[in-house]
Amino acid sequence: MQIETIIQEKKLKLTAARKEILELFIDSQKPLSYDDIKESISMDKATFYRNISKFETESILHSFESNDKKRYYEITGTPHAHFICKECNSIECLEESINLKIKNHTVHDILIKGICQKCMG
Amino acid sequence: MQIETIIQEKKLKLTAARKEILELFIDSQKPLSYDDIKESISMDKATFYRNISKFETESILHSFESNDKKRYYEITGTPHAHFICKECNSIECLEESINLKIKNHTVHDILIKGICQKCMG
DNA sequence: CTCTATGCAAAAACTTTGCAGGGAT
DNA sequence: ATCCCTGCAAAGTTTTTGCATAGAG
Repeated sequence: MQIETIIQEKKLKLTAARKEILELFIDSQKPLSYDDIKESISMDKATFYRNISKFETESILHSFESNDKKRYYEITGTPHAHFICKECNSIECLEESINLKIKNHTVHDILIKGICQKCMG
Repeated sequence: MQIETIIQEKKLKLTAARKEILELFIDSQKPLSYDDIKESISMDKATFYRNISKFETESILHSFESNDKKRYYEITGTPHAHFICKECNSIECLEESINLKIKNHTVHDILIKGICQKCMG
């Protein structure tokens, strides 16, 4: 998915900050926290939060809180569940598609917390 | 489960604050946020956070973040999944036991986010 | 009596808002 | 030219920490 296309579809302006943020998410292919992003991109925190907020409203990104109590953002693509290790705080994207039918509720995301194979030894 | 027993097993001191917190969780039988607790109990926030933190370390409570971006705490009992509605922010404890086997990872909690039946209309 | 918990206040961490100037369309 | 976006600074929220006193075992 082209960044230009994403931005234009939502009728947003393509600024340098937005391009950098989206490029980072597309390249990294994994959930990133504010700190992760700050490491790669220098940008005012207000700009960061405002853009992330807009991206979430427009469903370009979505977020969840991990075990380290930090918020992680991810580009919205193929829906998938996340496994979060309570020992090493690692986040694993699970390939399995989400097809649970829960009491007629519509399921969007699944967050699974536990201990990963590595930490189980 | 008696509060006295819980506290003694973890070799903690049973103070008025701790008794109030645990009584509230046992009575309410659902996840509670800091604000929920503050409504029912008057207690310094430092005391609250220190006790909650200790309870989590001792696995008396566990927590997760809901859709309203508030942290919800729950007494550790029979493991169960939670359904969080992204529309009305309601939290539903699911009866289904957690027996997923995920890539040899040990699963503790599952958080399912979506739209509940009521909000789907 | 000893050691931990509490309350208050201050600080740290995280996120949002106001405003003036800059940039995209 | 217009309207949205950005950076800076300030304020708002949420959570943590230091310290002296109070309370549990």
